[in-house]
Amino acid sequence: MEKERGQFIETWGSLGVLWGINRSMARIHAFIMLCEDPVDLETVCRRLRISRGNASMSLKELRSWGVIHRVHMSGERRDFYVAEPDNWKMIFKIAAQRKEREFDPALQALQDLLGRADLDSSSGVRARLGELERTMTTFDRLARKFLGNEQASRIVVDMLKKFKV
Amino acid sequence: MEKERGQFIETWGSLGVLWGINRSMARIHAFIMLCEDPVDLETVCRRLRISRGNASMSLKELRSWGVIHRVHMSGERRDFYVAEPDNWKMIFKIAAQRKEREFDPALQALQDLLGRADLDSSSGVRARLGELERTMTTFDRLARKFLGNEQASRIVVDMLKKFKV
DNA sequence: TTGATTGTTCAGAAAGGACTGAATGATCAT
DNA sequence: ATGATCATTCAGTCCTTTCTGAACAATCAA
Repeated sequence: MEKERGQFIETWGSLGVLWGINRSMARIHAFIMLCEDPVDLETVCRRLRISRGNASMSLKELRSWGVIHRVHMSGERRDFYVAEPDNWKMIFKIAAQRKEREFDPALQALQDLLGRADLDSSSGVRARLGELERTMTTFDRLARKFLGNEQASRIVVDMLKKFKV
Repeated sequence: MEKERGQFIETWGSLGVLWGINRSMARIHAFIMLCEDPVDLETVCRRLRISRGNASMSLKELRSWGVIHRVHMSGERRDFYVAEPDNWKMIFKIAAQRKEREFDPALQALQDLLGRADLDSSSGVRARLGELERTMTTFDRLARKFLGNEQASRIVVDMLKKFKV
């Protein structure tokens, strides 16, 4: 493994912890990003020195984030994987996933709480929570507008123009 | 502690884990959000049943995120805390902090790596990393444009209009 | 100075997540 | 059907993070 490839993989792995994904997932993602050709599970295990179990789970998870894709090679029984080639799509997919996993449950929980009939509706607490719910709902609509868009890179170009970044 | 207050605190606490902040911090944040008057460390410990050490650290951390503020009450030696009252400001502050803690180090590491003279510059790896660096830099500029703005709620209103959300 | 009050730090205990490797499942060729 | 190949699952182990509580620091009143 050449030097820069290894350095990038370990760096990305350490950063993955900050990103809320674990080290293995981040290292595998980095490795696949840098491969010209599709890679199989066995290769991931051997090159990154991780167990088959871990690699299998991590690949599944990376796929659910939409940052890698499974491809079939003709004449091969094994599964092969490639990274999402469009960087903008990748960033948007990560953002969309994180919103879905982190923000949406919070909004949902808040709405459930406010929807209950059994709560003391005279309380100032309820007013404060209602206010928070409204703000979060608006944020949600705004986020959907951007993240739901398939043409990730085009929308960015639009924004760059509109806001003169 | 009335029912809805308690439920909200525990819900927010569980969600905090998803958000990458820990349960104590999230519970304390929820508690302070729902208090009409400034609260002191002792009250936090007693009402939420957590240790002084934990409360002290968590309050410090919440303050560094900018989602609570320290206030001084006349004639009181103790420190008191209030939540950021503007929900939009709160959301923007969280987003800005997370970008700073999670995205910026990744971009920095990538730039450091590419800046090193000792790397094999003929490699396709370098080209792929360069491409990624350009995309992330653009994203960075775009994010700064929004998150750096003090008038969080106004910018949201602008966007709602422009994008007809 | 002494004691009272309040805030911070940190070593160790407790809790929570990640990783391994063996067992199991699935699919294919013969 | 059998063996070969590859993927997945999960119980147990290992490692990291969080939390506690006691020690320490800082500040004030008397």
